[in-house]
Amino acid sequence: MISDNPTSFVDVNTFTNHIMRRELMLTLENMSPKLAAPAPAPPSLSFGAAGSPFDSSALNALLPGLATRSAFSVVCGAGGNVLPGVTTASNFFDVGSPPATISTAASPFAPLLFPNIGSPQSIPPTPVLQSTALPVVTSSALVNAVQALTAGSPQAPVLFNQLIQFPQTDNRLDLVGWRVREPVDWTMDDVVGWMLETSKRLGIPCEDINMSKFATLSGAELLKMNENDFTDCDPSYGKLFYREMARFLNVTIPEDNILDDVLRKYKDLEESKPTIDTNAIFQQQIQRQQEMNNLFAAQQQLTQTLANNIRAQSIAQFTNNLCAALNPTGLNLNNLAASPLLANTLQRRNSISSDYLPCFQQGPSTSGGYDSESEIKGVFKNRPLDGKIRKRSQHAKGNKLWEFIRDALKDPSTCPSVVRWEDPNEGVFRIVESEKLARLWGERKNNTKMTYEKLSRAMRTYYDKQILVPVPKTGLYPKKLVYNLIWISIVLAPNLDPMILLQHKDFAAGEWPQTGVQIWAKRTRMEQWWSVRFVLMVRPIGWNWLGRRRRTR
DNA sequence: TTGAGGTTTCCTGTTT
DNA sequence: TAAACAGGAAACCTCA
Repeated sequence: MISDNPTSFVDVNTFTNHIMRRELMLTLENMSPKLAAPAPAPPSLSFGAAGSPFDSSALNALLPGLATRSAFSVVCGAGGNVLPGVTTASNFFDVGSPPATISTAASPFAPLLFPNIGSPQSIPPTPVLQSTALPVVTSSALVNAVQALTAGSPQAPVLFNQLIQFPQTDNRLDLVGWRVREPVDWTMDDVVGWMLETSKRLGIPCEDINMSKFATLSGAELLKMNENDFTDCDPSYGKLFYREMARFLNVTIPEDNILDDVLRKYKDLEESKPTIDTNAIFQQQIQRQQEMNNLFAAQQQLTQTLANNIRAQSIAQFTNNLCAALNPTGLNLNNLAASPLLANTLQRRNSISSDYLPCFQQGPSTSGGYDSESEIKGVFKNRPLDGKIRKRSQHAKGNKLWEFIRDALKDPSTCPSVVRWEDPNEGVFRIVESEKLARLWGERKNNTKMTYEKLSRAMRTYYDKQILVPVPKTGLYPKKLVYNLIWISIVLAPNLDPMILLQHKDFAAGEWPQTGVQIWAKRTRMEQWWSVRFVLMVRPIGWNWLGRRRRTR
């Protein structure tokens, strides 16, 4: 079984030690012959004095090569916090803390990680990096996001308000709207949402999908595409997505055992990696890359054969019919027989009844595995055979204590009557009715014996994890029952504008697990000011966010 | 089956 | 004096 569901808040030590380090090791091992050559003296970049506004231009200079970067981290603000386990100045910059200078001279690895500073031309992309084939994050948007979240920026309070309070704006990215819309009506967001959900359901690592090619398509454009077009967009999984779309639309497509073999072999390779030996992992990746190349060649051949033998006639007509169908003045369903995806969806659209939308919203579907609605609604799974009613999962999504508190702070029925913000910009909140909050928490966990004493004990376990911190009863907040919720996890999807994603309702919860790039933000309230830490990294294939190799069975 | 994560429960002692 | 706070220890439950 492949586990891809990360904890929303990742421990920084685990994160750094296990993932970034391993990623660096894999990269550097592969680059070792190049390291023997004398590296040119890299320049130093100044990011300004402690407490000064963040100078995005220097960061911007680092970002254009992000697509092939193996690891990149920036610490903004002050405080001088150093990520444990990261010892070279090359992959860790402490911005705003003395000495307020970034120097790549401290490590020979720096030119590899930051070729824009070093000598990019002399270092070709490694097979490891090629195999990950990461999409590009818009650097200007990323810089804007970083800048906006940085102390000293006038945008910071506004943005943090959005993150914490989740205002009902129309600009939020809707990743579940595809469930209740006809595919022909899907927006680009819907397409992305469907792909993310599908990849999650199939256990495909999201970062392996060439999302950028699909992320700019509307549903109508997607339906216009044939199998080859899907494959062109993503040679690895395009065909699979085409079939998933066909399945979603209840369109029958000839079975293709070779594709199953491709996927099976891919998963076998993915799951057969060694657990400890880094070098062996690297060799496995190289081997896997070769195997995948062979498999993809076979897949391409198959696709071509199918196109020639089965769809030669229908492809052209499919496109023509679709173009006609998309023309609002010339829709003719009778001509769509050769356009399986579109014909089906248009017929479905044509026959939408008053109870059609609810059929998407109710319980498991029987028509193709799109049953995660029940998961989203938190339906209990794995009810025991012995008939005993067990407590609700402590690990169910949205069922963690901090999520409960966060939700309570968002819910007008509990905020401000039960909990209320003291300072949303700083994440400081106050429990107004402790026993009522405990009762609500108990209801959420099916635990009638919950008390505030127990609830507060659970909250104190967050101190170590830096999710909550106690607020001193002197100074700004002399009252009791005041806590500081200090962690915000922000996930960026490939090729999507971070500024849009930052407004997404799920981001403060970090509930978007399968993305290739992650911005991970920690706000730490310190004496009189706070710092923001961003760690931007690329997850190595075969590893989850916690630095564990994916489980195999 | 096992270990990890996230509580839950109980407890003692301290502070407000 | 009650309520809140702090934290140790062990049990519990679920997931991977």
